[in-house]
Amino acid sequence: MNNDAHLKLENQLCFRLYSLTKLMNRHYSPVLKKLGLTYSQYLVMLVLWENNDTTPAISVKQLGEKLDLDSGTLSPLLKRLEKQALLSRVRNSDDERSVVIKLTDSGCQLKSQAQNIPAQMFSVTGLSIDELQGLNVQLDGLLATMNTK
Amino acid sequence: MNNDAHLKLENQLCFRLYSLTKLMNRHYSPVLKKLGLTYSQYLVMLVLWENNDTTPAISVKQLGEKLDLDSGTLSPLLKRLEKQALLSRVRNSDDERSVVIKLTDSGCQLKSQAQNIPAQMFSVTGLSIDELQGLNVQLDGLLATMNTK
DNA sequence: TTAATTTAAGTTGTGCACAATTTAATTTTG
DNA sequence: CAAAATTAAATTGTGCACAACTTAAATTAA
Repeated sequence: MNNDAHLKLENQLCFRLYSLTKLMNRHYSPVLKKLGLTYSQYLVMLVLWENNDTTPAISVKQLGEKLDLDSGTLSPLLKRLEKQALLSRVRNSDDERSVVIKLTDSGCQLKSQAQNIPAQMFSVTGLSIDELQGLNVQLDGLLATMNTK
Repeated sequence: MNNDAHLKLENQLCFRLYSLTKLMNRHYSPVLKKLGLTYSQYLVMLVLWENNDTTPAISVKQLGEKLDLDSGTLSPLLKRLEKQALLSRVRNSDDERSVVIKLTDSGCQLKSQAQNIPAQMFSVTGLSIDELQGLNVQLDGLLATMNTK
């Protein structure tokens, strides 16, 4: 491939990732709209649902580490979820710098409405279980490499 | 896997795509900043550079089809690139609904500064050529499937 | 050939994502 | 201990991405 070929859109992995992420979002949007959530808000709820049994309180900082997002993104997003009464935001009395996020009852209850979303989205991919897992492994490798460079 | 496992972040392909796209963007940003471009602006320039020899004029509509973006995204983006004198926006006299985008001389010249970006980004992935091509094929399949459902 | 429909851009408003900065609290260090 | 450094959130500003809508031009159909 010459230099010009590298600059062509069709040869670029990153454009595929970019397009696929947008497409993924378009499939999620109508489904999540029924729960009143955006995709990013859904990710926050996934973390909270996942930890609710063992660790029902999590700081904004910890949430940011799990989702790779900073307070500039999370602060307004969490305020919107608080306004929807899905979670509470309270300063940690042990360390007033930190804000503790907890699910409310209705935030907990929303989980049942989300149970079938992963299966629904999986069917949209048209992949087999093996193909999905193979892709997950490859993308994990890529994430690991790109996170350390 | 039970229902709860499906709702875990670590099991979700979409979260990997989402994280990887953000990570990709973070690697591009400092490189593209030297050219005064964002990633989306870079994509527009790629299309214009690619077509400049054969088709030096392209409509906003055609650009949107290539990049899968609508006028709501492209109109302001193209105005910013016009303000940077990288391209011109002129109404098509044959069809006044359409706006024709053309590279300016400095827009053409910027191409040389972008020549080494693909190789630079490829090295960040840590992939072999074969691995890259394999991944491209898989993502193309996924894009095709998800575009028709 | 006028009226109805379609099309192309642009505009407005919402919600990320992130850089850069600010504020306040905590920790470290001289 | 007090000053300096670090840390956690929040704020401000920019630029997407997209839904919903508007405007103006072109096409189609009555």
